[in-house]
Amino acid sequence: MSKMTKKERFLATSLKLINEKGFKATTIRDLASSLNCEVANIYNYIDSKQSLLETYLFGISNEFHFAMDTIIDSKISSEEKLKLIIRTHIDLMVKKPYELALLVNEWRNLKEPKLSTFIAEKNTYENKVKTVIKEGMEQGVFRSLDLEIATFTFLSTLRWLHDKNTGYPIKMDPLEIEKQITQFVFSGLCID
Amino acid sequence: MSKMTKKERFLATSLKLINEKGFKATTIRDLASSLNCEVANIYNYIDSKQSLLETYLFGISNEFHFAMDTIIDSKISSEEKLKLIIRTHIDLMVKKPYELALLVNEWRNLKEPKLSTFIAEKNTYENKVKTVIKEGMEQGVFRSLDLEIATFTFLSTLRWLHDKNTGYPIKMDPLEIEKQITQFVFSGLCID
DNA sequence: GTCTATAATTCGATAGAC
DNA sequence: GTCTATCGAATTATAGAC
Repeated sequence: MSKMTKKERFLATSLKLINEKGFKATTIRDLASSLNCEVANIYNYIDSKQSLLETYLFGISNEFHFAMDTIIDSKISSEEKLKLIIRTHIDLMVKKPYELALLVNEWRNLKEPKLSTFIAEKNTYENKVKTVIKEGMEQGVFRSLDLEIATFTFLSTLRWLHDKNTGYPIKMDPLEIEKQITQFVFSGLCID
Repeated sequence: MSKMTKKERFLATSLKLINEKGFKATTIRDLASSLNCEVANIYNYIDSKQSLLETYLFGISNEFHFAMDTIIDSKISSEEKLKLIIRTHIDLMVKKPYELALLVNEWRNLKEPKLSTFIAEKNTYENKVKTVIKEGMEQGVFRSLDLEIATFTFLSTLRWLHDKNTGYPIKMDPLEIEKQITQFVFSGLCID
């Protein structure tokens, strides 16, 4: 924390507070209070409360897309691609738990036209996952489930992570989580 | 819609609007506007905006607990219990999609002491699911995964439903969703 | 039950001195 | 960059006439 610039310190503190209270419920006065400064000073770091949310959300969204594009372009099997997608989500949860929680919980508070842009990015991401699963089904590696349902169900298996692991230190061992979720997704709960 | 009392009509309209905009972002003026009435009239139906949220959330929470208790007490296998839990979630999604979405997205906006009560109910529910999975593991029916991770991952597989199916008519066939999710949860994605 | 009017508070954001 | 002070708008909620 010591080598942070003031702006970085502000961004980190705000991110945590917004996660605890929610974006709408967190006021500029709340931010100032938790930083022990005056309301007016907040505007040294940001243009508006809205732009703060945009910075967080598009930042973490870009990280997901960057990782996903690397996975999609690599010459590995569909099964390996899906494993890497799981790993990416867990990595990002470890490195940026608050941003990840914000990504899931607060994107609805974006305003147009940023909201439409975000939703488009979100859909693009889901479609990339869908493509991986579709490939796997066509190759006979994955079970032939309904593609939409399988994709959303798969993505959901990764969506509790931020909720139960927000904050430092991460409560569960990332490698163990990865192993367990991979097993759940690939083989299911039942033995037979 | 025609046989609704005015209060029922108000509750249904408000529920939909709160889901679209978010609880904090939905103002009493928004509610009045969508009902073509004045702000003051809203308070014929409710005591406060906060109590409105409480009514919705504890109502749907109770329905989940009621269904869950019936399942837990029944003399069926762990596998059948888990199947019924899946079915219950899908049933409630079909019957009360907006309440279900609210349950996931807006419970953070409760205030103390209601917030603590809600969180306790939420934890109790998760623990009931956990017990079912634990039973199945002990009986050798379910794979021996980490109990916490398995429970949260399982519950998450049911958590995209409200997101992709909010509103009427339900876009996907409930029986098909049930079949597909059950297969995903029990057998996983991979063929082998 | 419905309306007009308004109270009381809180919000995001800014002006201007230092 | 930091402060004091404040603006203008929006918010929940109520009073009181009809």
